[in-house]
Amino acid sequence: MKEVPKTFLESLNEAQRDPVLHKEGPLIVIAGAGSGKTRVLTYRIANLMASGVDAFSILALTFTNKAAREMKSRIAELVGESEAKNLWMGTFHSVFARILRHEGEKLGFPSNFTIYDTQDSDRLIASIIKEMGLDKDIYKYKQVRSRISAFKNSLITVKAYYNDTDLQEADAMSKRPEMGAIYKEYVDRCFKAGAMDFDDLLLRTNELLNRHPDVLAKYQDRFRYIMVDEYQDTNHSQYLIVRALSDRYQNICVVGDDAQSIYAFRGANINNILNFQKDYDDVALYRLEQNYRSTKTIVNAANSIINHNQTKIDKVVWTANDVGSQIQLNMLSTDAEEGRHVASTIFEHKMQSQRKNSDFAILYRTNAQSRAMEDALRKRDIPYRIYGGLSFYQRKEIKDILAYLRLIVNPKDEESLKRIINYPARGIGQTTVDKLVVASKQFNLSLFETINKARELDLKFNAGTLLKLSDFTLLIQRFQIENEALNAFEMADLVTKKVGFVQELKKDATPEGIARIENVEELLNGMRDFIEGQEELADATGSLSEFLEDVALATDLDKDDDPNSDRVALMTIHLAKGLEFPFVFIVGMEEDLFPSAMSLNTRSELEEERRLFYVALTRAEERAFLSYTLSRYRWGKLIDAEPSRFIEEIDPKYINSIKPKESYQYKPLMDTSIFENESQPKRFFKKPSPKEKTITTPTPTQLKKLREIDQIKPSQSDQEPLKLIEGMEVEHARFGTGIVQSIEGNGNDKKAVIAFKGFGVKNLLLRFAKLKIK
DNA sequence: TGCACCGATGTTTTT
DNA sequence: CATCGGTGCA
Repeated sequence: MKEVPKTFLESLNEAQRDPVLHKEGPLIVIAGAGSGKTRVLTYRIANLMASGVDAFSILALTFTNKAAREMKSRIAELVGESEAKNLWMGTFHSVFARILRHEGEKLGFPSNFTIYDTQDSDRLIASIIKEMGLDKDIYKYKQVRSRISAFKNSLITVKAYYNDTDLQEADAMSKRPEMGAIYKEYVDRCFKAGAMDFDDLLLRTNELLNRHPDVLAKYQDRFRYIMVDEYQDTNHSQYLIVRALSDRYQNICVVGDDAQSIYAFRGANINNILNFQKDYDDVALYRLEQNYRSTKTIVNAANSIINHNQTKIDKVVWTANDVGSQIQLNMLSTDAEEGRHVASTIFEHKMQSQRKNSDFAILYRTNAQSRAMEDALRKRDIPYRIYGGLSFYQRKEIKDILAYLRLIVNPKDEESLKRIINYPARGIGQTTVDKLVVASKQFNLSLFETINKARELDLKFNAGTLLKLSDFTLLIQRFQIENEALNAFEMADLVTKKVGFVQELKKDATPEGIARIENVEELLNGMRDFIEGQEELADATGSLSEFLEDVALATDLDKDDDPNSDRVALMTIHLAKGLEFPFVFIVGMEEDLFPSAMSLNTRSELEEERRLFYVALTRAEERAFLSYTLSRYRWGKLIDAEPSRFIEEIDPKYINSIKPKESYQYKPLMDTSIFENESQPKRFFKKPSPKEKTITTPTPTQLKKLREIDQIKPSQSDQEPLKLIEGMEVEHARFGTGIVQSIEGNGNDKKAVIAFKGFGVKNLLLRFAKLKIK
């Protein structure tokens, strides 16, 4: 093992060095925004390893898988790749899912249990409500789901629920006396399906550790050093897991910032961090208060905001950085105007200070706000990437394929089965499925077993239906046999072909339909990449179940696209936690939007919104831009808006309020091409001028046409396909660089045959292929 | 049983 | 605006 370089410790300030050198016993690090807490965690782990602690006995729980990966690779730089690989590092959900794969059988779960996502849970709850004959307007499945989730996160099991008269009364008061019954049925059905939802991954881990002292002892002994990042956002269930695991050795290190607690809505309990010192004996407390990220203006402005909160640990975040520019505040008339303003400000700063697209981030409170930003960026030919929102794996066509794959791995998975039993249509309709569900309950079989035994159970199906049903089970069973020998990619490829997904999707020739086919291709490509990635890992097999677990717990942040793509980042503020950007735009600074209208009822909810604003502002390194509009589209209607109360809470000396200027009035109805021509000529055939070349350092991508499928409307004049010439070098978002071999067709049907390095020859419809000319 | 159309309904935030 | 579930017809 490599020695940790001396310079490594020397590069830390004193406040950072102390917790890094603290080896044994509990410690808490209260770390202000931008104070280098990730560094502290990273160095501490490296230091432990360098002083002889086995990597296998270190557990580090992070908030995202991306954070875990980044930390791991930094540690690898310090102590060597092979040792770093042995660290247990990941989100609570992924680490304990892995443990439950090994130990879940003790709780009656198969090792290949399915992980239900929110949508699966919603569907199951909706069908339970329907089966129970309850009024769906009173029992709204989303409300029911979040209530059940809250139960689970507080470790209120079904049994505990029925022992708690207060809870039952509360539900009776809100006219939902059947809540407990739904909860019970939901838990039973998940169990029968061999499925766990996100909350179960934590709840069942607690159950495992409680009921099986031997298992608890095993993992206590294994994880002698435990570290938890973003501790302020842990919920009760996570808290108990950490407590149980660290109980024996007490080598527990938690890092967090109460001012950045923004997940109360999903059960995060700020008291976990506030009370940490009471939970363990002789807790060492370290504070990191020096901010290295942002300018004085940003740090001080953020402090002035958070001071409006009553509940907080007192700390003074300060910085030695420059004062920097004032925060710029802009008022715009509509959300479209706001988008234009942001896009042109980005454009101007790129020109003025030679910035990359990836130096800019646009942050918003709700995903729906991304639309206006996208439109504006696209018009300005500024490449961007949206994080979050409807993630790739949530798309219908992708979920359909995944449902087949999930069913193959776990035939008890009821939600997957119901999803695909009649897709593509094979004559098994709702009535049949309903009967099967009833029968499966009656005979206490899984839905799949019920179908499999439909004949012998003497269900009243006619011969035709019985045949269709047995065809279906046969199909799945054949896949299961194939799955023994094939890896995840081969399996998905086989399923896609055998089931005829692409043919099915081809029936829909609309742009959306074609986009779906592209998505299916992307899924398969992604799976192949996954297999290649897994081959490098010692304990990975590349099996389908491995892939499915990866998918279930992957966040959108995890899906890194090619590293040399230079794009503006668009995301919700929640997703931006832990990230930093030189230039940050916080848009939609309006009452009822930010703070959200849903949060105005209680002080604690409002304070969480304020912390969210604090998080947003402290993402900025150099400059922050705030904007609000006078009216914006919500639910398709133009709604009047007024400025957010948070704007007034910023000490005015840090703000530069800009009145609408001539330069931002683009006359919305004007043909945008006029504008584009004067500032950003479409020079597809010329090489970029030297001046522009200096703007983006690695690849001058910003002038290249970025085409997004969902934006294409055939009637629009600017939708003319790229002017390609044979022999031209082009870049595709997925396939990388390729050479145009030939071009055929005209107008909307214009296609190009392109040979890609490593991906072979593809025939692409130019309307939809996201091509850029190199 | 399948498909096309209709209206109602909902938006914070996510592992 | 976009998705969902329900209805009515083939």
